[in-house]
Amino acid sequence: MDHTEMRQRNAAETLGILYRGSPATMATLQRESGLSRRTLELILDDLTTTGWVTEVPVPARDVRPVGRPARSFAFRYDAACIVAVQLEAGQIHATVADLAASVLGRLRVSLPVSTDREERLALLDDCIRRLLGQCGVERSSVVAVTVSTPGVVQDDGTIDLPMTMPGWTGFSLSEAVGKMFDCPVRVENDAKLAALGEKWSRDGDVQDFAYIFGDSERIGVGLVIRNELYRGLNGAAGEVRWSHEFALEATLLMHLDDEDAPGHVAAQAVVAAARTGEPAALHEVERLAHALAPGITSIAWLLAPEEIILGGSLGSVQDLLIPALESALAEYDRPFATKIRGSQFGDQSIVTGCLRMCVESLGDELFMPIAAPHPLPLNADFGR
Amino acid sequence: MDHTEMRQRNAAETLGILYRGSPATMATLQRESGLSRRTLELILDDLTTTGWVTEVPVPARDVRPVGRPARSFAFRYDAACIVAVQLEAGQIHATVADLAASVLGRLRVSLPVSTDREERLALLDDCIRRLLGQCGVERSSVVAVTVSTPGVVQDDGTIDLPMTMPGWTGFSLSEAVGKMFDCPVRVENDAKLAALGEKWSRDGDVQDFAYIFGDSERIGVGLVIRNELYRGLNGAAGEVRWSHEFALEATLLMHLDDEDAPGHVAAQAVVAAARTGEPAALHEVERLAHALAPGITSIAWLLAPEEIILGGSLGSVQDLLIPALESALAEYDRPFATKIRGSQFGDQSIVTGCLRMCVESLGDELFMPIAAPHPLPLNADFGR
DNA sequence: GCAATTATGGGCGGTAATAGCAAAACTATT
DNA sequence: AATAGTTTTGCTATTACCGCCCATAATTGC
Repeated sequence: MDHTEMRQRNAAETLGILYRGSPATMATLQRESGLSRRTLELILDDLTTTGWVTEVPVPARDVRPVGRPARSFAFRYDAACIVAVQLEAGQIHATVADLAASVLGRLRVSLPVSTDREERLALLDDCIRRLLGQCGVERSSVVAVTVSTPGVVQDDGTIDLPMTMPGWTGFSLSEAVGKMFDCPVRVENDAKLAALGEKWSRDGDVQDFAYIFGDSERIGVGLVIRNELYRGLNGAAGEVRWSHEFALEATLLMHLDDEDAPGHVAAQAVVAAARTGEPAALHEVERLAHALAPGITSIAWLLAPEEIILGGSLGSVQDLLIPALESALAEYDRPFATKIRGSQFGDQSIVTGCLRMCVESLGDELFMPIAAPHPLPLNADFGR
Repeated sequence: MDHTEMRQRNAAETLGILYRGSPATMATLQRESGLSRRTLELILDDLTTTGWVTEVPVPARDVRPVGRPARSFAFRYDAACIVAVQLEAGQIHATVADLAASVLGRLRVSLPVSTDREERLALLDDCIRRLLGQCGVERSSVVAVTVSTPGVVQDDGTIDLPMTMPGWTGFSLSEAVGKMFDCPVRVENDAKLAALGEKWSRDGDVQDFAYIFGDSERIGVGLVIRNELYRGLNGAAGEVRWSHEFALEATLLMHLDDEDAPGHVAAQAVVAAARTGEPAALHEVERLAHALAPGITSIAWLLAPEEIILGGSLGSVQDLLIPALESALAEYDRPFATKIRGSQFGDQSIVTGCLRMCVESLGDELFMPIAAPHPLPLNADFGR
């Protein structure tokens, strides 16, 4: 390591503090970074000229402290944009956000499940064009894109998908979408992204958890280990096969969030009935709980995560499912400490996860801002 | 980060290269560390005076290169000692090694399974005293100790053990052993340490694997994720309960390595017979394989590790078990890429793991050698 | 013994960190 | 309105350490 690298790291550290926190004065930054004031001064100079940071007017507080007012520095969340795309068999859901992941606009397009690959990609391209147009965002100011898809996303970017989505298997989605943008494009499995999304709200707090994502087609597990998404060999982690215990008749409730699924209406009716305490409907919930229990138990024993989080359709019925699960698990040898709870983001999990992945993937560049190998197309005047 | 810290890191990096590799010249170190020769020179000066490194005579090579011969520097593996202790219900197995984990001496003591805690600790103390005496190692030159034990080792150091070993549950083994030494003492579950031992031979190569450790009493799994041991919440990861599928009659072969276990002789006979191709004995192996298959399948699907490694008694019969497992797994939906193989260390896995943990736990101090917060009691003249 | 080659050791310059001090900007008091 | 008190700021000085360069030392091959 030489001086330049040291400076890089200190600048990255400082920028990271500003990114994660609110506008800060030199004194605050000094406390949090441990750097000397003079060093911070120079770093902030650099960050300001490169466009990552602006000096903001001193916030008017109720009680003004004595002494010369400190300057306040803020991360420029508006310096660039990120894009999240959630692909499902029957729809495309695109979201554009700023660097703080505050949503600037969304666009949802429905399409026939049988749509072939070329057509699907054309629709995606069109969808993004319209979305960016709507929000008045230049394509060049998009600095990261993440796409969620069902199926296993292999290390080489190709997709290994058991069923659905014509032409999807063995095809490099990241390459295809990569052509639409001049920035890094990442593709990841939807359950894994949903897990990543859940991490957003609990960063650093819960280090290890398993996110169980259920939708009408299958169960997928996203594992976060040591506060990082775990992909497994060739992205295959979490593709659990509970088919033995997981009889199809128990999956009724899984069709809850998929409007195109055949059992959708029935599932909604059952859930509504169960919430009024109707015994037959409650029994249906118990069947689902019993179908999930062996798998959840084995995850808990093997990994002993801090939490097991229910998401997707399972998350939509957490109020019913969790009590049922707790009693179902009692029949097994339930591991002591692992908590079971529902997702916080509901049907936004995946999009949140995509945005999160954008930010994380920027990470090194984002927080390695000066003289980065591929500097971001950051314009100091952008967004002013 | 300031200049001092930068120097620390560079020194640590250099020392790490020397630790992992063979004696190196300045030119080699320059290539591997990326530092300038001048900087290395100063760092090696420091490392030599602190006793971590010695200049060794230029090795006589077949073809002498022209030019002034380069000085050669080597890590002083003999600068200190580490101790590994493997505790089992019926024995204590202590090993003392140098910093390269080359064994200097071993001592194995048998004791009745019913021995109570105080007596057991007294025997351990005595065992270590004798071992160090045998090898002529001063207690003060021991810089790290790792103890393996059955049962879950919780984050606070206390042990949560379902059965065996009187007085073991809820008691802080690390504190008790800590009193015997003036250096950090770590305690860890035996299956986890065996996994760590396996990592020794394949460092950096295989990042993620599950180590399935079977002995006469139970099955434990040690998970290595991102090249690091994964402990789970309160150390509870890997305490799988395969009791449902894992009928007791299938565990015959598990008594293979435990001389005190009732089925030990019978198990050896069965294995010998199976190796001659005797059908009834082979059938016994197949029963074990079928008992293991569901659990292994679920690990493979959930984690998709690069390898699943069979250790303990399972490793002792790998020649028989792996073919049987492969065909048993074929009946399930066997995940593609995860390799299944036997342990390389046999009954030395746990001790190897303990030594490994010693070195890793030294890690930060070991490779942060100058002005470490708790400097190691390193004597530059020691071992000369 | 001499040229060629390679390693060593120390001086020099540059970068970036810390430390310290006087000036600036603001509040509170008289 | 002037002044005292407080806190931030701008700047210079000092220090640590990395990289570069060049003279010198040690060895081989002719």
